[in-house]
Amino acid sequence: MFAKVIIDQDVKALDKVFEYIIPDNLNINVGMRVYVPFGQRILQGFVIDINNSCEYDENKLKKIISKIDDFSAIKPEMIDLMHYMAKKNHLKLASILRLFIPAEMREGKVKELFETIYILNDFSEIKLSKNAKKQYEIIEFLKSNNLKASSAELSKYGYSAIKALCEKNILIKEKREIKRAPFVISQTSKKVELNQGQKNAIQQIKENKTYLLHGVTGSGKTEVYMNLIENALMSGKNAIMLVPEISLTPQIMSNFKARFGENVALLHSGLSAGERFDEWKRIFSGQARIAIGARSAIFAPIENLGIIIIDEEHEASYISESNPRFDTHDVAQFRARYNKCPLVLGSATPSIESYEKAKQGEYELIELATRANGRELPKIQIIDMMNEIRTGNSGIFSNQLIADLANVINNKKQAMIFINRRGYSSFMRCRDCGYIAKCVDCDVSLVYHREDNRLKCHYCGKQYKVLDKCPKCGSENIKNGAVGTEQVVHKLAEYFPDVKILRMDNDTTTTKNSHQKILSEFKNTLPSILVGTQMIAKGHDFENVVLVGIVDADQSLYHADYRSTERTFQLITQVSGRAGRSESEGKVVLQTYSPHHYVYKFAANYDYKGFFRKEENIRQTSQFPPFTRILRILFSDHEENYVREMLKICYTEIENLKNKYKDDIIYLDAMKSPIKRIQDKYRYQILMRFKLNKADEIEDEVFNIVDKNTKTSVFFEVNPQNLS
DNA sequence: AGCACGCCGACT
DNA sequence: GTCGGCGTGCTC
Repeated sequence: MFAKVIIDQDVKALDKVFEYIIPDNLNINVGMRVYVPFGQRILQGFVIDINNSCEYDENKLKKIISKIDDFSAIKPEMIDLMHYMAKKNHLKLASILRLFIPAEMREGKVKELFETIYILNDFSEIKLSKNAKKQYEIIEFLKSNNLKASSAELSKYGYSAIKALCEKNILIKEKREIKRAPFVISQTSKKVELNQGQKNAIQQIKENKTYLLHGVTGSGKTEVYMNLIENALMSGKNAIMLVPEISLTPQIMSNFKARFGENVALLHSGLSAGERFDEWKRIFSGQARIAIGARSAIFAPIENLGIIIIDEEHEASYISESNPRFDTHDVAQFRARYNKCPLVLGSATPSIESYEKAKQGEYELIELATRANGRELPKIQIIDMMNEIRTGNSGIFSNQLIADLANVINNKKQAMIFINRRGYSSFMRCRDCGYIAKCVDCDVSLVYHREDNRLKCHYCGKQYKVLDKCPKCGSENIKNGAVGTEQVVHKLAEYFPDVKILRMDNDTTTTKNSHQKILSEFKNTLPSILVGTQMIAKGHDFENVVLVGIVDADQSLYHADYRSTERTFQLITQVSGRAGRSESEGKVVLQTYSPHHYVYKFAANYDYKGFFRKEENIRQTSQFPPFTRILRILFSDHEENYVREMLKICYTEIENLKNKYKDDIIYLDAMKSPIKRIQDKYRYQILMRFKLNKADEIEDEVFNIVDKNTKTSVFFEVNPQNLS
């Protein structure tokens, strides 16, 4: 017998099927991980097929050495899924298979937990050959870099040189662990009576179709999910529910634990490597029948699915923006089809893409139009900040917001202030010569963090000392600019010195525990104000919050991105949903410098359909998704010249496609990526936009062109979320 | 990725 | 000649 094996290496050159002989004494099945001889080495691989004949020259075949596990870690459905994803997203087979099993199963290759670093040893007595130019370069680099560097940083010098230095003991190879904080959940439970809308929805969702559940904030979608899952379990089937990482709050998790007990496996980023592996094993063995988690939980090894749910389906986090890049919706749809079960996409503000599909009849639309508690949605008041300036108020807060805040505080209630940014300000700029502090490696503006008085790169995390003098012109007039959470907290404290003001953003919540701590402190303090970013926009029910202030609604509007209006609408709706969750009536104060933009009118009236119609119309006339498809091809490498060369060759050939698809290719251009360098790799990209009817065809041609002309891998993104 | 192979310049 | 550095091609 012969096995088709995928070598477990995420390299383009090895991205193909290799064949091996299965020795008679080994009982090998499809989906098993095996050790195979590969060149001079022994590597891990996945058996993805078994046949009694082979395609490669039989005389050259080697034998499988042994199996790694005595079970098939990859189930048949997942092998089909692998082929589907490889074709759909043009991904390497091994990189897809790695998504399907916990990193712990691939010892030593746990990318999230370990990184290889090289340390420069004391080498005074060893002489290097004069022509070892590269090796000298490496040593120089290490000297200027605290005597150590990651393998990624050194890779540009070539493997041979690194290896030579290691052999001479000048370089020492070391594995460094990146620690994760564990996370404990507490359990609470509450019983809820369903309303008619919820009952209807549950009744309706039963076929092998995609349902778009459009329910206003607070309409009780979670209850619907729970009932659907319960029904699936009762008919002997299993379930997957996806939520955005950000709403994997202790509350939600403990609700599900309380309802379904040991049947639930929770997969979230707060788990330690070991905990994650344990949960995976519980799912794999069938002990846990419900997998709940963020994006990656869609790959949970659950068989016999009865329902798949994607909550907050419009969330950008469902589209993977690092490699391998894929859209969770596609994967979910594949698995639902394979298991012949319903797929439910839930949201208060569905993505334009999904709503359009519902409109076209591809999805079935179900609406929950009323809040479960029967209360009105909070009133949204739009404040024209230009007018504030005209009347002499040039501060961050409008007079209305301050007045409302004072009112809230007098009544011993709570308010949330939402801001669309993190840190104190976005950048440091010289007022005299215009110099902006940037990261040496990533070429992005550094962000000033007041707490530790440092400049940080948000891409690579590198920290820099604050500048007191402009490095370019020497001026001391170097300051930071725009508004951030810290600044808002600072200013608020001036207005309300006796009030507890809490801050929640990426910087104050580096561990899950801090997240929880801030929220419970907020909950237990009256009156209080919570200032935060996207993070406070969803998931939390605080009954005493009666006011929500949106300080800079425009921030997300002026992004060079076709989805920015949509995102602004979603953000406003979600943030507004935080106000007046129970007894008291809520209010939202929305500050904007462009009060006449249509997004505010629709958002203030909670008119999703009106917004959809307007936005749909704009997308259609301007030829943007969902009426066209955008393809981004990202080339990156340490060698800038090599990237440019690759890009040029590919671009010329892609340009020729225009002859064949004259009317179908709407846009095609090549450029530097907006962030020109990340982790010392230069990034160039080709952007193209084409019509839907020929999209798959054009995409295939582009894939072929790029494959043919490049040695290292290039990344493709469909309808990218952002172009950094 | 990481190994062998082979070309090339430098040095006893 | 011979040694080590470093680019290239191949791995069932």
